[in-house]
Amino acid sequence: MAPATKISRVTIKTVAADAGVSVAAVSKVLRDAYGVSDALRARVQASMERLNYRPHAGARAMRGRTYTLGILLPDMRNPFFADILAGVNEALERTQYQTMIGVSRSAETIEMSLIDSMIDRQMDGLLMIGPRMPPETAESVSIRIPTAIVGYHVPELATLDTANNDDVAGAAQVVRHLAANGYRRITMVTLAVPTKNVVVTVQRERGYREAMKERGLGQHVNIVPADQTAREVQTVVRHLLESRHRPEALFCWTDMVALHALSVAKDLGLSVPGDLAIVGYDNTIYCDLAQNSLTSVDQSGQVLGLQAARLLIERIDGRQLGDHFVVSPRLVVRGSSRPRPS
Amino acid sequence: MAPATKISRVTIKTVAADAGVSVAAVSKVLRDAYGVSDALRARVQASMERLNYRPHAGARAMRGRTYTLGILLPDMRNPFFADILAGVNEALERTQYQTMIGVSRSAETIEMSLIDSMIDRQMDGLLMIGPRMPPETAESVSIRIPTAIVGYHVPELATLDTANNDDVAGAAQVVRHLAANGYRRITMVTLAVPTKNVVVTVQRERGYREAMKERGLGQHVNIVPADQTAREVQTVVRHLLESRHRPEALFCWTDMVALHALSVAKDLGLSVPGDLAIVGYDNTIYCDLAQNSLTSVDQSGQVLGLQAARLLIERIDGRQLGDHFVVSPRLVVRGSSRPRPS
DNA sequence: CGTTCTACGTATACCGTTCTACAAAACGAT
DNA sequence: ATCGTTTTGTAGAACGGTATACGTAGAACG
Repeated sequence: MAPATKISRVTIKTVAADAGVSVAAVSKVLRDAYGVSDALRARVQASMERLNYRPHAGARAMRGRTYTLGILLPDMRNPFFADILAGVNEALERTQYQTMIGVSRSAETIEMSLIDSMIDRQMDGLLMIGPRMPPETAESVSIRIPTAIVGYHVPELATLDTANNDDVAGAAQVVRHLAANGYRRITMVTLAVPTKNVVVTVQRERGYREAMKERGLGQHVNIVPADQTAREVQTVVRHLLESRHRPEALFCWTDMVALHALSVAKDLGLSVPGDLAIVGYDNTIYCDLAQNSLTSVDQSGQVLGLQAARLLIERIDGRQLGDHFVVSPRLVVRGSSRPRPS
Repeated sequence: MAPATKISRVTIKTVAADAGVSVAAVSKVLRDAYGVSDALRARVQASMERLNYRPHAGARAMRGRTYTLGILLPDMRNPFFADILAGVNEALERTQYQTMIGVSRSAETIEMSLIDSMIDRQMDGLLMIGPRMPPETAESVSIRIPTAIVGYHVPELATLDTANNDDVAGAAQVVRHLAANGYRRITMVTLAVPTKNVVVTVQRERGYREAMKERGLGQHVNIVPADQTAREVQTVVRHLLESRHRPEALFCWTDMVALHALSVAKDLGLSVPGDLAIVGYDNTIYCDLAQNSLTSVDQSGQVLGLQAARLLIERIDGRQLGDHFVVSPRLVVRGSSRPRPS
């Protein structure tokens, strides 16, 4: 066991004794519950200050709330998630809440075990980012614990809240932009997941497909799946770019894939956008670097994180109706999709 | 408050009743403490299985350990930290431990408040990555809670453990490599922190300085500090590259800075490595992308994370002596530092 | 002046574990 | 059979908060 701290902890009891009030009174001040006079509150707060009192989270967990929110991330490497987290932190800044992050490595089993462990730890709420689970599972989770999700399309569910960008519209903007710049054989690189309508990639695929038809490019629709791993992505893209009918443009479901695509193109001696246009999604910090100069769709991760956190706290405070926040995506044009040379 | 779950929880009591034993017996099985027969253990485990029992973390926190480790990260955007976390997860895979991640945004105040909040939550141990605090503070933290640190040089402290690469050697390798490839005016871009010997940047500065002297390039030693922000880094690098005596090579303390440097160089129409060599540190995934092709120092983040987690658990289990793991860095040469054209 | 409210405080059961102290049972050696 | 000794199991007091139920003093009212 850890080196025994024999210095007895400052508890609510110590504070009560110091302030000359009851334990219950101190607890009331802490939770700022009904029935405390300004005088009492002041006295108690002074004592807490003086003694440097800090509430014991475990003890709280026994009866009330823990003021801790669980955050579920699919992976650490995607810089987009950092934007979301920044928004979450912003929303939580003036509150008592703290966050606890778990990384699921995009595996549904890890996801579920993390959720269990968060529930064991009595998290007050759960904020999931792009989860892999089917909507039935998400719903059953949200019945056990207040839940908000970023990047998950379930507008019909009332037991949980979501914050999304309009992925269909975002993808459509990409296609229209590329079409306007003279590209016709536009291939989409997506994620290899079981086709569930709820995940963002499937929504983006829909937007891509619809916009391609709208622009009369229906015969060029081509959606290629690839796993998350660097190796797999590069293999798939390389295969595409070496094929007889090489695409004129690649629309990648997320920036990370687009960056790998840029790498493969460079390896093969293809110039971007001369021989190939590339567009990503998320508008992460890497897009703006000159060596990438990657056109991408900005979905305001920070706003999504902020809103999701706000919704989650509302939900914890008792809201029963589902709230589904949607932000409009915005195409940020950079060098990688400049007009096609005829 | 959250929607009241009226379904009463499966507790240790339920399990005890189901197995027909005492609460204490169940607790013993859980902690696998001394004095349980195989028969009893089997019976209790069967009951736990059947009832799908899960221990309540808050209740545990009241008396014993929480089986939760706090991890302190300076920021989410540096992909190097993902490697470290992967190592930590690997070490924890076969244990009961879970992790809770907090992001300090490289600010000492946030760092300290996160530490407090982890202690409030009765974390069994703390794993810090590249903390900003002075060693006295780190020591005082390690007296309050078992502590392991990655990327922090305090070999003299016995109250905490560390896992590091040899930053002096890593930086020296970079300088020797560049010198061998014909570069002489090698400038180092470092982090603007109060000069504390414990932080990795200062160690790398030392390695840089020593190797420069060793190669007879003492008069070219130039160490330029820059903040973490993208804007600041780009400004500093731009200023360097536009100066009269433009450096022939840049050694950046971390890959992120090197990537920004590549961007600025491209913006200014400088070719890498023709006009300028660039070397980073950490060998993150971005180095390998063809558009970056960035020479970098690999410090095996995964190994560091694994070792740190291992040391931390040993420490929690009672080890009193300090253990300081060191791995040798390895230079990974890529396009950005090819021999200088004469 | 008695009664009813309201505002403020307090006493205390309770949450789900851990762990110490102890009882009972089983064993071994005379 | 008797007496230690060891093994196995149990009872119950903590741990530090929360929240319910209740007491009490004034104020407001009739």
